[in-house]
Amino acid sequence: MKLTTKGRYAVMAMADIAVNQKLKPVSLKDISLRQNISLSYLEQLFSKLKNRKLVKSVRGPLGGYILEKTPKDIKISNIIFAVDEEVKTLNCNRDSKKSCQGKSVRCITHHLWVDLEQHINDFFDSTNLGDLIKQKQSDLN
Amino acid sequence: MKLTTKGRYAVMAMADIAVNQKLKPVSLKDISLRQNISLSYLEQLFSKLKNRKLVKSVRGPLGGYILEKTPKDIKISNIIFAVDEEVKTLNCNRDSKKSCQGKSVRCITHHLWVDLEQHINDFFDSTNLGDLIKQKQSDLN
DNA sequence: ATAAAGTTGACTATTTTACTAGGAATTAGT
DNA sequence: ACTAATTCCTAGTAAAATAGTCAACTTTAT
Repeated sequence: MKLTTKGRYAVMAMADIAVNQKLKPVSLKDISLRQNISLSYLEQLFSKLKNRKLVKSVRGPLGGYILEKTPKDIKISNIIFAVDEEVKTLNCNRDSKKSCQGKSVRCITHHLWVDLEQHINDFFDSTNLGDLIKQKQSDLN
Repeated sequence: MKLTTKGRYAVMAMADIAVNQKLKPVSLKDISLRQNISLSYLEQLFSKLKNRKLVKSVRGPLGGYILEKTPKDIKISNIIFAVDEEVKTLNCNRDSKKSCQGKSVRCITHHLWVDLEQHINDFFDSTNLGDLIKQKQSDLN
């Protein structure tokens, strides 16, 4: 699990759509202006979000993106995983191919990191987009 | 809070000392060989660990490092924070100097990330080096 | 037709990570 | 006093990741 601005941008953009989609799709240009994120960068992110079936695209003028599901059915973890690549599995034995036996110092710390990843995943699983925007539905910025 | 191999290496090295320090200090060379971490890289990490009063150094032949406190008094968070730099505070308003009001989409996601950092910190605060090595005190690798 | 939007792929600048190199200072053992 | 093992310190660097940019293309409402 990586935690970079990429994931933050994706969550911001999805929240922006959730707040702003009324009748029309929300264009990346609008998101770019409101959230101050590079348009081209957003395009890359939304290519992934679309692949993961989190948004649908509408081409042409008045086009843009709309959420595939209701905000409360989109977990934050879905968004993060869509744009940030897979969790790097830590090799306990970098040199050999043997699996982790849980004995060595290396494996002990490995286990610690796996535990942490689980915690982070649980955290992102426990919040959905609906919860997020409920905090302040009114302010449209 | 960054989560890289730097933090993992530091935890591994500290666990190695905790397991191997009997009478003599543990040399970085030995840690390097046992844990397969570059010696020079360890030197850099231990410079920081020493600054943060987590280890004491003994110079000269038969020298090395010893833990400043007992393993159970060294929290994992202490180690991580010693080698990984400060948490980058996320500016809600990248352009202006105004503080976060918690209203905008940006601030909403900001808040999410602050929450996450708190979770990670809690996790690392709740485990100490003693807990870690207790899992398998015998195996010295 | 035109213009607004998404689609795609290649390219790039910057930063971070993980590491290397080389030497100086310290000190135990001889 | 000498040697070797160690920590200490500074500088540099290769590879990877991040955060973009750029340009050409497709689709479609008007």
